[in-house]
Amino acid sequence: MENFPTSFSYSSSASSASHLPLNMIINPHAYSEFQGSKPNGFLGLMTNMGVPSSDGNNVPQSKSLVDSDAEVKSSKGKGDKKIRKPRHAFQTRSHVDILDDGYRWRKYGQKVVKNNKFPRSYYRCTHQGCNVKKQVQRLSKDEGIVVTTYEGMHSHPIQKSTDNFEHILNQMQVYTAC
DNA sequence: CGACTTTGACCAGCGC
DNA sequence: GCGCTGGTCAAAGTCG
Repeated sequence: MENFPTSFSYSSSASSASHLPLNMIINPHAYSEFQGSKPNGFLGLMTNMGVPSSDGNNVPQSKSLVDSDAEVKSSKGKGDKKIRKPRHAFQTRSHVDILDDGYRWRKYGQKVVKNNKFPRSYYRCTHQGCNVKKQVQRLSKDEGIVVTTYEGMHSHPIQKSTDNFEHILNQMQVYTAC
């Protein structure tokens, strides 16, 4: 994992979300640790997480900003080697690893990663035809911080009502628009 | 019984 | 070429 265009989502005012069970935190330092000291991972805010709006039945297609969705891992040789979907990582300070974001996830793997005493868990969206993945990892430096990395966009509405998390996501979209 | 988790094995990319 | 590491697969187990 070196230089994925992992945009870091970010909610600057936690005030109106104070009733939420999750505390969205902003911690660039911890994030850069997770990134492996890439300083510019903070530039791109979340742009296309494919989060259904609160009415829950249409997917906003925020396509414009990140058109770097077909990310080319130009490491060696030919250039057009590996196509990777954009990833969107964000941190939450939570005691539980799994955020109930309203989608149904199936765990398909778990790995011990280097420089981290906590394993990383791999989840896939169980909705048919939707191959969104996410990784969940707890920081070893601060075990209260859970880093969730989403890959891909959901092609379907949210599957169960989680007003809280939708609230958070809606806020994120507001910040993105700024 | 279906959906989900666990976990070891496998594979590919990358650095040396 | 080799070893390390991240990501995925799939069989077995668990749970409601």
